[in-house]
Amino acid sequence: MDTRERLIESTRELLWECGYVGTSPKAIQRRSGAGQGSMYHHFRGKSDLALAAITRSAEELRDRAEAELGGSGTPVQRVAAYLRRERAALRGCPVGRLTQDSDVMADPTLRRPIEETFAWLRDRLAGVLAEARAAGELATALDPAATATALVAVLQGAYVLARAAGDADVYARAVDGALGLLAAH
Amino acid sequence: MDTRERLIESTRELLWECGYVGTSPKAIQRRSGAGQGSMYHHFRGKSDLALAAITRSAEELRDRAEAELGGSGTPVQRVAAYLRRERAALRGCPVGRLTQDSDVMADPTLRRPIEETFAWLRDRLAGVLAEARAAGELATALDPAATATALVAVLQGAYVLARAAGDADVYARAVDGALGLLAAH
DNA sequence: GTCTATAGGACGATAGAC
DNA sequence: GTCTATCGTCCTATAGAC
Repeated sequence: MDTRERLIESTRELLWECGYVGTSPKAIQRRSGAGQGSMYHHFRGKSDLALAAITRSAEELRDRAEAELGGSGTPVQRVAAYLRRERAALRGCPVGRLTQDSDVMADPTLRRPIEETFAWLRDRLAGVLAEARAAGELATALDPAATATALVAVLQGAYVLARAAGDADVYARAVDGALGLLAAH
Repeated sequence: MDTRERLIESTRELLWECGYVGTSPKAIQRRSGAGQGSMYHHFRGKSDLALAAITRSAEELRDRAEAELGGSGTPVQRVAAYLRRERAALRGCPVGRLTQDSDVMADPTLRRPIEETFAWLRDRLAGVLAEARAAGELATALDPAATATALVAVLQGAYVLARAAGDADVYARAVDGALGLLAAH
């Protein structure tokens, strides 16, 4: 892994752990093993580096979601597989976390990949739920778009509750609750 | 409103907008109109002031939730009233937001009010759902505790999605989806 | 109770040698 | 491409006058 790559990966980790405000160029240099000059040679500054890191994290989230939502099984099975997939509950969502960072949200460039990722995810999940409804797996009374938004919200909120409780099991419990609600429809 | 009070209220606003790392004593002084010496006279430092602010925000969240969950109507009506209550969707949850702040979560003193608040909320909501089930308003197959956790997660996640989209309607849509799932049970 | 002065360090970035 | 030196600013906190 070359220097540029190490800088991006270190920034991804730090943004995940500390957020944008809490991540300093010095900390990035320390973790990546790159020097001051090296960092500013490869990137224009903190926000430029953050953009590269955020873009990659967003792509990764989409790829992983697509692996399950576009996988095999009935529509409801694929939704369940996506919801149940193991996640680092206590670390939080590397993309959703940035949503709470006003410096990120105030910058249209940094914000775009986050906005696009969740728009895509809600829409993709709504599509699978529409499939489920068409196949008779899901009540016709349920609106796919609203249901999809609620399910994505459960995942994002589950991170919050797990961190608040200091207990990863809370994440699983929220998912159980969501699947329970989905089950009888 | 005296100086001490203005300091606490200003800190509450800033923690809400900028998080703990993003909130500086200087910014608190600017917003409250209190001087340097004044702030350090009333509080030992940043974390001491943050504790007062967080404790108050946590109490407020509990009081507001209790107003609806312990209000009038059938259990399911009370849950719906709680979920549908108007919130500042784009500002995020003043308590849940702090969950993403590693400095806050690393400090047991600052963390306790957050942990207790969500533990109480999940439990309180589970109680109302148990009432609903006993009254035949809700399917016996649904576990009150898991369902309550999922519903609280929907609210917390709805803030994330609304901020990501830059659109408060997304919050309402997540709530609609959750109530839709709850309806047919 | 509130003020100003000051501390020692970290922040984000730039300059210029090698 | 990477290094060290340096900049000006802000950070959190303390000291001591009023």
